[in-house]
Formats: sequence, C-alpha cells, structure tokens
Amino acid sequence: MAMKPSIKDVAAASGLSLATVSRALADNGLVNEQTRQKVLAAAEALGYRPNLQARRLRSKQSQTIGLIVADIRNPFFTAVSRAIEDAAYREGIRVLLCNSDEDPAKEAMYLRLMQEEQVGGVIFSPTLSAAAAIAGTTFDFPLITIDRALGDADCVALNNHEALDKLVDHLVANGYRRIGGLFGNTSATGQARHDAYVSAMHRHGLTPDAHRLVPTMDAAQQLVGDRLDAGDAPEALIASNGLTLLGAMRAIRQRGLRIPDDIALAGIDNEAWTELVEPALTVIGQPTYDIGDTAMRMLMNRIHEPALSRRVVALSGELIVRDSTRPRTA
Amino acid sequence: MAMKPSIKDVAAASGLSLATVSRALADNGLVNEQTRQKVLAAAEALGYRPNLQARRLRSKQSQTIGLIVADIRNPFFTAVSRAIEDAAYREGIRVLLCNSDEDPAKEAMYLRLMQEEQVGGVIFSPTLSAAAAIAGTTFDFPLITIDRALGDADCVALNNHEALDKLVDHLVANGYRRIGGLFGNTSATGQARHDAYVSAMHRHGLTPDAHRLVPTMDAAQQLVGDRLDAGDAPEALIASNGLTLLGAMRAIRQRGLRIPDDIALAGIDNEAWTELVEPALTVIGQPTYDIGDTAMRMLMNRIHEPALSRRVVALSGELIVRDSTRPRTA
DNA sequence: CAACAATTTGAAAACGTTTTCATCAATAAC
DNA sequence: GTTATTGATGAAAACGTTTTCAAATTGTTG
Repeated sequence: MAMKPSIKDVAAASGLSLATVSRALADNGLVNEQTRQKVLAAAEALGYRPNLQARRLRSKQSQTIGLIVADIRNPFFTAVSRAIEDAAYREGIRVLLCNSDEDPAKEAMYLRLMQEEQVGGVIFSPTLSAAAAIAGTTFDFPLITIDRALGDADCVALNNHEALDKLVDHLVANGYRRIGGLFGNTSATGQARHDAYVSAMHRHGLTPDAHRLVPTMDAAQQLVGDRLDAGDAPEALIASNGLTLLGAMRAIRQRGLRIPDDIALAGIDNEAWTELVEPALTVIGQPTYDIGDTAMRMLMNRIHEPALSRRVVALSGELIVRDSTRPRTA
Repeated sequence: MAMKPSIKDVAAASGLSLATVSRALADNGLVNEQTRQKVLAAAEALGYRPNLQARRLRSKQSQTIGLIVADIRNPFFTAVSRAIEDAAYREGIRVLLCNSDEDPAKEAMYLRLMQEEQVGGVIFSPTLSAAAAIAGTTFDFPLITIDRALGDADCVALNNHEALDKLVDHLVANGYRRIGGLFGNTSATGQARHDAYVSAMHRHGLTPDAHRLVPTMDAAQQLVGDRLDAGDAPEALIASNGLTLLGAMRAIRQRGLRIPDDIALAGIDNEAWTELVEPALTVIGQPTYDIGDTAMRMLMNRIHEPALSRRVVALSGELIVRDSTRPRTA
C-alpha cells in the first residue's frame, strides 16, 4: 500500500533536491526551464499533490479568508457570499463562512477564530455594537465591511443616500405626501438610511415620520399594525430591508387594506417574493453580486498593499417600479 | 515587538517540557491535574493561542469538512448549509462551502480540492452525472450525500415516496383526476420523485402525465406555457422543486388563468414566496434544518466508525395545504 | 586571465505542533 | 525484597513544506 507521494519522492524520482523541486513547483522563475519540465513530469507520473497544511505552516499564508455575515439565509447575504466564493475559488483561496446572528458575542468569537486560522483577511457585516467591542483591538489581517460601516475599515455598500432619494422622489412624484419610514436599529445601515430618508423628506419640504426598530418581520408587523389600528397611517410607507418590508405587508394585508389605494408600500432589497405578490412591490434592488465581487477585490488589494488609505465604495441601487406605488388617485 | 507566543514559550514560562504542555492543552487526562492547572495559567497569562496549521500538519486532522451544493442561492441549500455550519462550529470544525452549479466538471474539481485539504469528510448534493464520474475513484474521506443518492454513499433526503403520495392523495381527495407532473432530469431526486408520482397515480387508477426537464424556472415556464397553449392542460400540476414551481406559476399567470379554478398547482419546497403569492401555494415543506443536522451527525458518526454499513435516511416532509389546491367545484 | 556578477542548485534550518519512546518514581503484586 | 505495573514527564523525531545560506557553475567585464 503506497503512501501518498511527497515532494521528497518527486525529488528522488527526478534526481534533484527538495529545494529545487519546491521551487520548480512554485514556478517563480528561479529554476532552469529544462529541470522544471523534468520535475513536472516526475510529479505528474507520481500523481503528486501538495500538502496544504505543511505549505501553510511554513509559508505562514493560509490562502483563506473569513466571511462573517448576520445570517446566510438572508437572501442579500446569500447572493453576496456567492459572489465572494466565486471570486475566491478563482484565485485559489478558501472561504470560511460564519453566521453571527447579529450577536456581538458571536462576532467577537468568530473574529478570534479568524486570528487562529491566520486568514489573510476578513469580510464582515458588523452590528452597531461591534464598533464598540472592536474599537480597541487591532487585527493582524485587513477587514472589509459590507453593507455596514465600522470604524476605519474599508467598506462597500449600497449608496443609501441615493437609494432613499430615489424612493422618496418616486413617491412624491406619484402624489404621496405623508410618507412614513421603517429603519433597523441594530446596524449602521439603518442609521444611514434613516438619515437619508429624513434629508430627502426635508428637501421636498415634507415632515419625516420615521420609526427605528429591531429589523425582524415580527417587529415590523407589530409596529405597522399598531399604527394602522391607531388610525394615523401615512399615505405611503418605506421599509428599509426585506424583513421589515415583509412584516409591513403582512400587517396591511391582515387588516384587509388595499395597496396602494389605502397605503402605498416600497422597500429596499429586490427579493424574489416582492415581484410575485399582488400587487408587486416597488423596491430598490441592491447590486448584490457586485457588492461581493467588489469586496473581494478590495480585500485582495489591501492584502497586497496594506498601507492604502481607507476606501469606502458606494454602489448604486436600481429603482424597480411596480404596482405598489402607482400614482395616487384620490 | 513581541512575537506571538508558541507552545514553547508556555513551556518555558511554566518550567515544563513541550510535550507536557501539549498534553495538558489537549486535556486527554495524561497529565497531573496540578501541572495542568499550571500550564493553563501560563498559557492564559501569555495569551497563547494554538497554531492550527501546525496542529493540522502534525496530527493529519484538518478539523474541516467540505460541503458541495449545487447553488447556495437555492433556499433549500441555504437552509441546509446553515444547519451544517451550526453543528460544525459547535464541534470546532470548519466548513468549506463550494457551489457546483450542477456542473460535473466543477464537482470533480472540488472533490479533488477536498482531497488536498485533507478534509475529514464531505457532504455533497451530486448530479446524476457525478455517479458515472465518481464510480471508479475512491476517496480517503467519507462522503454523505444530501437530497440525492450516489453510489454506495450514505444519504439523507426527503422521503420522496411519501411526499408524492401525500400530494397526489391530497389532489385526488379534492376532486382532481388529470394530474400532471414536472420533474428535474439532472439529479437522482428528479427520478425518484417521478417514479413515486407514477406509482401514486397508478395506485389511484389514474394515468400519469409526467415531464422530465432541466430544473430551471425558464424551462418550466416554457414547457408549461406550451402545454397550456396547446389546450391539453391537466386539471392540476405538481412541480418537483422551487424553481419549476415558480416557472409553472408564471406561465399560468401570464395567460391570465386562475388557480385553482382553471388549473390547480402544488409543489415541493416551502419557500417564502409560496405563502405570499395569491393564491398561496400548497407545498410539501422539507425539513431543511433537520436534513443538514442529520447529515452532519451521520458524517461525524462515519468518521468515527468508517466500517459501518451504508445508511439511507429518509425524512418526512410536511404537507402544507393552501388555496392553490382548493376542492374542485366544477 | 582574473575578478566579479548572475544563475542554478543542494544541504540544512525552520515553521509549531503531536507523538513516540525512554526514563523515572511510586505503587502494587508475588 | 524483588519484580511488574502504573502514572507522569521529557528528549527528540516527525509531519511536508518553504526558505535561507552557501556552493558550484556559467557568463561577463575589465
């Protein structure tokens, strides 16, 4: 029963030294082309495959990156992660995926884990609390955040300001004046979208009517339901992510109200269901794949040149107009 | 600038040998409790963290498993993978996620990659073609398949036979007779569901009316559209996964037909949108989290005891009755 | 032709662990 | 009282690479 061949066996088979074989395989031009061919032939003949653990130990490069998201079941993160994995495997890099569940303790734990794995870098969607917890500590790998900002880490996210401008402008153009907003309170993104919403409303000379809430379906359904029951519902509602949008829609439906006649509804995140419900919902579609791809590119960049100054990339979303925000008739 | 402390530093600090420190940290009861405490204290004081690469090289255990799915953006695989990752991290094991895109070449490539990573095992959702490609080769890690069977590998999947029985029984009970079926042709699961459908139909003395097709939304939409245009539509239609169900619904809607009055619709996979569309769709909900959890458990089991005979676990799905299959009135 | 630079190679160290093997003391068995 | 047995420890080998350093060869320059 033959042992798996090591670089040593290749060396023996080709009559060369360990060092030469290693260099030939690394293909960094430090070895005579003729001998390199000899090595390659011998390796091929033996069916040699490198031992990655040994390589990583010696070279101190794990060829691995970390990806910490809130929950992979959120379609936004699913799409982003797919883009990141595509890019990573293309470059021979592995991805370690972790779900933080928006839990600061888990975030901290996984970041520590990443240190032990000696990853080359981490892509991360931090909660608000992460900022505080992480403020002091410094990592021996670069950090890129997606969707949400954190300290002085590079960041790639939707252009929230532009997105809320588009939504508010669209609603105003269609005759809505009393426009309410729902924004998450666990991430910097909720804050950013809230602020953008307020400024867009002011630009139109309108009074903002915003709620900050835990970004879950249940919380949104409850909150919107209470507003509706209280009888002071706005003419239109903007929900700042997929889950709150869903909660809002359920609350409205539950009470037998019509969209958009009784209340118009729009949101962020072009999830599959938003197009399938009746009426279909107007949303800002995030460039999810592009976000992942860009994050990966930025990470590679910074691994290569750590001294670069901080970069914040804001990608434009696309306003997808559907029936839930038809021009106001009343 | 202090170097990161190694086990050597811990040994020096505690006045013990490398070996003893290693054993103390492994906590396998081979060391005096008192000295173990001394080691732990020293490690804590120095902020020692083990070097995983070194550990993996020496112990030949990567503490990593592979997960190869068709596409993580498919909600079924998203949910399963979440369960697997939860279970894995709980046991201190990493997961390497790969997307095969139902491409046999990618499947083969990732399996080779897994060999190089020296994973302890792999969880895999193989295409039909994988069977042929893999038939000969043998891996130095155990393989568990999910959703689809492959050769003599352990398998955990939905109880397809029971699921289609439930669907057909339900439709028949509600007065439908001419029941059509759409089944994927790239996986063993499509085959299994098709066969189960046929046998259920026969059991009721009905004539099966099945199509095998590429399991994409577009293909299903096209095919169902053609059937509808040709005017020989069945009274009810069963779609064997989320994507074909979506395609079928679009084709029906596109032609302005009513569900279930003109044609009833039911499927497999309780994706979020199936509950939100009008009318909501009757489906078999797969125990996705349970499938992932069970797969992980089986893998651990087999890593521990490789000699076990083959195991096939069929988990029951839940029939979720909604409006798309209301009792037939005509 | 001597001196120096560039290219190519090999011997051996290093990476940070785990594991094997031997040692030693203390206890148990005869 | 000797001999096994057990328990705890340390020295050193091993895991399979990459990297450092020196040596050997070749080519280049003055």
